[in-house]
Amino acid sequence: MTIVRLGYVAMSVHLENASPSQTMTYKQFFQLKDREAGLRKLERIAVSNLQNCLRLLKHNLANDIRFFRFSSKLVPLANHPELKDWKFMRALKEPLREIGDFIESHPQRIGFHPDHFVLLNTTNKDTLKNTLQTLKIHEAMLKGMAVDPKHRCVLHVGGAYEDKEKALEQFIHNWGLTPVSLQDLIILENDDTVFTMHDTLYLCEKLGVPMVFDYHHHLANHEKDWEEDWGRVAGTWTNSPLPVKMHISSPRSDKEYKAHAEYIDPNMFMDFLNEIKGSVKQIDCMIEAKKKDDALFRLVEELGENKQLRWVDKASFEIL
DNA sequence: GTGCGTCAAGTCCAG
DNA sequence: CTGGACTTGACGCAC
Repeated sequence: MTIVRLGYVAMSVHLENASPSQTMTYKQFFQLKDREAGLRKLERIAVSNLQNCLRLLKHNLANDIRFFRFSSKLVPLANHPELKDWKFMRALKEPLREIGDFIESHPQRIGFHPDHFVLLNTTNKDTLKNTLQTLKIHEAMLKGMAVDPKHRCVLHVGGAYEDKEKALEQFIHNWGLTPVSLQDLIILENDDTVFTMHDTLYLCEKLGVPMVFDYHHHLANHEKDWEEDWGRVAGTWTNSPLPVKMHISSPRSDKEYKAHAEYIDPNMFMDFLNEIKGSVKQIDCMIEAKKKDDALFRLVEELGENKQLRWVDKASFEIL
């Protein structure tokens, strides 16, 4: 028996004026005459982003959604080198606590996906430093919510740097330079251009890191089929407090195969589900589509009549 | 109100 | 070697 929960990314197209990613660019900040006033403005933006996250969590609850990825742009300029003296966590303590309280009373699996400038396999010292700094901020946010940080941040392996094998070994090297508390955050995802499921599995098994399987990326970038090694993917989760996680998206078109479509192709998703049926007790599927929660709702509608599924609630089902 | 240019990050490709 | 594309959502300015 396999239970599937559906989740979505960062923002809702149904809730109005609820962006969790409002921002101020460094250029805007830099041009302000009063730096202190600028910092207070950044804090107001960050607090508003967090308040909007809470609205999103309530929206999720109302729709039985218990799986959600926070925006990684919650705190604008949080890791900017010119703002090192900015103690933004002080202003965020209360809104983070409110989110934490809500999650505690209405459990949802939440996590982050720091953007692709976070590169753990870089050979550039500054880039690595920024990467670790960004991870540290994500850890602080999770701690501020009183959420166990373990396995809450999805990362890609990183750049190829002209030699994929070497780049994989560089990842392992840099892993040794990464504080254990930050290692604990990380789960790794196969990407659509360089590191395949098998490359990623190599690292995950070697380093004891859970792997997030991205089915769409796999279709775009693979040397081998995924089915016979699916058990290895599931195996990377055996020591995690969280269920197996994967990413679901559909190609925008044949021409723009790697780009995300607005909605999810239900047939492609069913193909996957039929293949993994019974292999794991529970799997959380992150819907990565342009239309965000609307794509989730549409998928639920389209799969609603499917005889192979038994619905547990509005956003989760059992594969029969 | 709509829409296009700008912003930010690191990589990678074209020239 | 350099400069622009890539990606994403937000935002500001022009019409």
